Formats: sequence, C-alpha cells, structure tokens
Amino acid sequence: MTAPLQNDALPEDQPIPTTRGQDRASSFSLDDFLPYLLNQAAEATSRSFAVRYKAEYGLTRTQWRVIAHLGRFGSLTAVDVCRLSQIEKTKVSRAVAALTERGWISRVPEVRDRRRDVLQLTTGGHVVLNRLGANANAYDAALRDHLGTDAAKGLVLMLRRLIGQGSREDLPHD
Amino acid sequence: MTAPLQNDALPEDQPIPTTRGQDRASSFSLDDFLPYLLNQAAEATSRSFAVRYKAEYGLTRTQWRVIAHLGRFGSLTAVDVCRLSQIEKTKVSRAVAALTERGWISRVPEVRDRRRDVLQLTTGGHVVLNRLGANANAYDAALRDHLGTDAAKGLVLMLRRLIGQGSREDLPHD
DNA sequence: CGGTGATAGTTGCATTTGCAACCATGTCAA
DNA sequence: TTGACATGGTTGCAAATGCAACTATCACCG
Repeated sequence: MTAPLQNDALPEDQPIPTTRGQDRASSFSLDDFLPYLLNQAAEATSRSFAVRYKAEYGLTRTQWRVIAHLGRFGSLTAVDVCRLSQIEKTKVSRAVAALTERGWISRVPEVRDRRRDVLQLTTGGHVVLNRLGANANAYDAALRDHLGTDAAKGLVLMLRRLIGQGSREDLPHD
Repeated sequence: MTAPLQNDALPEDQPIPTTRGQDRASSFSLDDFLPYLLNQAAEATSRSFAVRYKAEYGLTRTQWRVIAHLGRFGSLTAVDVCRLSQIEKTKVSRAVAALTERGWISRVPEVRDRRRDVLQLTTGGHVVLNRLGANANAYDAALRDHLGTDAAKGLVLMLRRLIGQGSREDLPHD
C-alpha cells in the first residue's frame, strides 16, 4: 500500500516556513504539468501492486512486465518485447535472463535466424501470471470503480493517445 | 543520441513479427491495465523533456522536480518537498546536496529547530527554472493540444484523483 | 565469395535507486 | 532533569538502471 503520507503538514500553524507563496519569477505551474501528473499517478497506482509481486515472487517491475507481455502475446523475441513494452533493450535482456533462470520463461533459439531467441512462459510462468493477473484485475477494477466506469474508459483512450505520440518531433523545442 | 524511444510500436498496422498466437490461459489483459498505461504514458511524455534538462543542465529527474517545487512554493524544507512531491527522503536529500553544490539552491538551517534546513532557489536556480519552465509550458501546451483542450482538462482531473493523496487544493495556492 | 551494413542480444561501467540503519535534534511527561 | 520516543536529514550498501561498446548472425550487393 502506498502509505499516503497524508499531511496534516500544511495547516497554517504547522508552517511551511518563511516565504511561501508562489515564486513570481516563473509562470510555470508544476501542478498542471501533464508529464508530472502522469508520473505521480503512475507511481501511485503502480507502487501498491509492485509491493505484491515483489513480496510474493521477488519480481522486478520489469520482470513482471515481461511476464505480462508474454502472457498477452504468447511468444515473442526480446526485441518484440522491447517494441511492445517500450522497455530498454538491456533491461529486457536482464529480466529475461533472470526469469529464464527461475524457470518461468523458456528461450528457444530460432532456426531460421539464429540471432533470435523465442521466449515463452513455462507452465510455472503461467501460474505466476495467473495468480498475479487475478490480483491485477481486481486492482484495476477498483481503480476504475473509483474513477467511474465511463471516465475510466475516457482515461484509457487518452493515455493510449499519449503513448502513441510520446516523444515526437512536432513538439516544441524552443 | 537524443531521441531513442521509438514508437511506431502499437498502432494497429504494426507488424509485430514473430507473434505466434495468443495465450489462452489468463484473463489478464495488460493493454487495459491502468497502472501499465499510466506508466507508459508517463514515460513517453517525460522522456523527451527529460532529455532536455539533462542535456542542458545535467539535471536528474528528481533534481528537476525539486527545483520545480521550490519554484512553486518559494521555500521548503526537505521533508516538505517529500510530502509535496511524493519523492523518497533519500532521493530528495541527494538531489538537494547536488543542487546546493551547484549553487542552484541555498540551504539555511532553521534556528528554531536545528534539525531543519530551509531550502530556496538561488538566483541561478531561478534562471534554470525559468528557462526550463518555458520549455515545459510549451511542451505541456502541445500535449494538451494534441489531446484536445477539454479532454486534457478531464485527464488532469482524473490523474489528480488517482494520485489521491489529495488535490493540492489544501495547499497554498499562488 | 568478400565487404558493408543492419539486427538480436549481451556485457562493462558509471549512475541512480531503495531500504535500513544511523546521527542529531526536538518534544513531552514523570 | 531524565528518559522514551518522534522527526529531519544523511550514509552504506546492494540492487536496478542507462548508455555505449561489443559479439554473433543475417541480408544484400558487387
């Protein structure tokens, strides 16, 4: 659980010291900065779930994601995982190594192109995925519920939009 | 070396070469998992901006955030920053150390409670913030534009909701 | 063939992290 | 005053990460 740290910190007699108040020099408002908000939200929602797969299976975030992707797509090469998940090559490589070692995914070199290894969840891997997947579903449902079903749907659309348009060149570079 | 993050990844016409078949077993659908989408979106939108402040000022994400918070709130102690930003104690501590060293923030021990140091942007710090802030604004505007202004507003609301730990509404505004 | 250049995946190394233990100071109550 | 406990902040260390080589394989062109 993300312990909220909710603060009784800011009541006026529990002071944020001296010169509070916005700094006039800049018009930049962090609280409305989309990347920032996205980050916070992502952190907030990821963290509590991360605790779970970490505690129960000693999984890294990356590892969990790799598993999830393999669960979703059946079999993939490492590069496919990269493309789909937007995770760095190296990270995937190491996650795969670890997961293979634990017997949760299998890796079979492709004959037609021996540079590639085809990755797949093993039976054990499926067990893990299913267990965690159930949790994930429940958690997700709770989140959507909290937002309102329709709103949640809208959110998903926008997020997809942002993901697709991530770091593009048509964005201002002063 | 700047714009890695390749993402012609998910658009429907994407080949995804080696995918052989879906995996039946699990009912978990990664593509709809909110924390996952949020993460992706956060990554996508943060990265390109991060490149900028990293290249230009050698700033870490955390450092940038600390600066932004100090810019927003004027002066804070490290713990205040933690509470506001939801960043780990340690991370803040180190960021502050680095930023102080570079002369971008000042740290003054509080007399009433010598455990605390009051942090503030120096003039130099303000310069940095203003420069980057301008970029940030432009970038943010572009993102909102891409989403549609109204949709973007809705998005912000939902994100705040997810962040949960509280609308910044209880904080000194302006 | 041989050469050039992409692609899959790994490894080395310097940074960043996360977590827990650790000071120093402050608070409150007996 | 003293002692128990809370708080602000730092540090040590073991992971996790990012980036730039580097290997091995393939593809194509002459």
